[in-house]
Amino acid sequence: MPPLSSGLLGALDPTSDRAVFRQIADQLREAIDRGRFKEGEKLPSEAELVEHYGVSRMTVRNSFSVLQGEGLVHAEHGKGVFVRPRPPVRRLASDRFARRHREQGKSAFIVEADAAGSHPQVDSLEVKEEKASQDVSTRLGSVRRVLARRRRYLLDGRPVEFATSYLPLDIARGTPIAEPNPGPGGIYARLEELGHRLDHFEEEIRARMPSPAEVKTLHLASGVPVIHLIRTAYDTEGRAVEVCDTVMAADAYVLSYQLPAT
Amino acid sequence: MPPLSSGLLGALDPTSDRAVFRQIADQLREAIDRGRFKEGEKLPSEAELVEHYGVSRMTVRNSFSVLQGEGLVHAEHGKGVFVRPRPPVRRLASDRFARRHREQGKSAFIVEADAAGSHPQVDSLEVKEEKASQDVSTRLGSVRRVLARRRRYLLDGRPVEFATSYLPLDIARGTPIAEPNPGPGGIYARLEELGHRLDHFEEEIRARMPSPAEVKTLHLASGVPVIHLIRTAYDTEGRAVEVCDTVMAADAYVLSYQLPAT
DNA sequence: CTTGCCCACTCGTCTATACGAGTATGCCTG
DNA sequence: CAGGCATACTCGTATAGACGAGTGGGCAAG
Repeated sequence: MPPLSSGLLGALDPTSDRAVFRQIADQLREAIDRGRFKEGEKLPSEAELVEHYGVSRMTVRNSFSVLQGEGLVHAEHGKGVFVRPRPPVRRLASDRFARRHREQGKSAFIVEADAAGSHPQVDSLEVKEEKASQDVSTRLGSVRRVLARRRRYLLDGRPVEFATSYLPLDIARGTPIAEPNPGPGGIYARLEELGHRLDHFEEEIRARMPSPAEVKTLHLASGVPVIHLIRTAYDTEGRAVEVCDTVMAADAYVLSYQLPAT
Repeated sequence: MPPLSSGLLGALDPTSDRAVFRQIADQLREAIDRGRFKEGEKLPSEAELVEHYGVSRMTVRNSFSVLQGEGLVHAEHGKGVFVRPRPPVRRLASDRFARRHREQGKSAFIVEADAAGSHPQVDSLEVKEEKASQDVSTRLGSVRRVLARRRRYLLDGRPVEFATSYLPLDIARGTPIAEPNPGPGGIYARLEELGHRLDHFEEEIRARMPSPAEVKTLHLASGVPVIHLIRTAYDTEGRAVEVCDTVMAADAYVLSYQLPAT
């Protein structure tokens, strides 16, 4: 094992009351922030850091786990610990549901990703009737059963979003909305054809750490939160006609909204 | 030490290839989800779990660190490990900057928190001129120096948000905006009085894990992400007159937006 | 009764060791 | 030359032990 090139990392301060593993994490974090280790680059191995700092391996691993929790690095078994590259982000503009975007045949996700030069995919298609959860029922106005449309979105092979749309059965049953592929313009175009002219949407946004199931579905690295978005679509009569529950890998998204100043 | 009451937690499956510390974490998580341990309640101590499962202490600690990373529990030195209570959330509605909300003397934050029965505070007031960062400069239209207004918001003593407003010097210098207390209705009211009638706001939203500095400022528990919001205010002439950079404790906020369907 | 100390219990940090499993490389064999 | 295997390196999991430091309760002294 070659010695760790000096200069990259400093020494420990034994007089400090800051824990050793925190000092090591601090030095690694600073080196990353300063660009001494670039995105995707490999950090020194555990053994090298044990050697360099003269500490035990568990202490070094503890440092790494701090940085992992911050989403700064990720470990790959058998290979090393790497600076986590920031993935290309998908920007969601507040006009993304404007009627003019529903003209074309493809879904908004596909069109937009193609334009950005990414390879989009949609996945895990499931359409079925089911009992409405308490929350969905409340949002849709005391509906007992709903049509649920589940799908997962991928960009360049990486899953980035998992979404479920819920619609009242009296609106969706027996229509193209209940088909796996609802046709050009998606379910919003179909809703309008069925006489439910859309008036506005309401979106609620939260951020939190993912559940184990979400980690699995979205292949999330540790230290990556999710954005949880719940959108309710209202028609011109004020009726809630759809609730869409979306969980997004937070490192892959920037949401953008316009607010009037009135 | 009394034996751990049976029934709460099961046994390990030695034939499973799932790591022991994950199995323990799974059982604790499930027990929490099922409400066997309620919010704020103390989990079994490390020693009790060591006893119950017949594993070493580091293995138990490893399990706890998994749950901490998920934001499910938090440890208190000398006391124990507790189910993290969900704090009351602050809902930000999309009309929160409507002109009618600027009539009263107090800031929107104070009024709203009072109405919700919480005790609000504003803190860390700093107002100074400084060099604009690359990003702020771009958003404000190639401005070199700006007036920066920093403040921290607390609810019932807990810091929940840290915000910095940046304004071009030619607008803000020498006006009440450059004072620590800009007066009733806040800086948006002052901007309009100065002839910059506000037209709309643009908000960009990201979620990520906090930096160590943010953990300190917002007293964040591990496993709590932050919502990073960047708002740009435009006047009726299309000029960007303010950029507000806000970092919020994600467990304390729900953002809400209305989108037109046009 | 009140004060203060001690002790038991809690989590925090660190060491040293062991074995397992995934990855990559280079050498050796066919 | 091609294929496969050995090996060295990586991180993952787990044990056992030690000491430190924060917390809270009980006991003893005043």
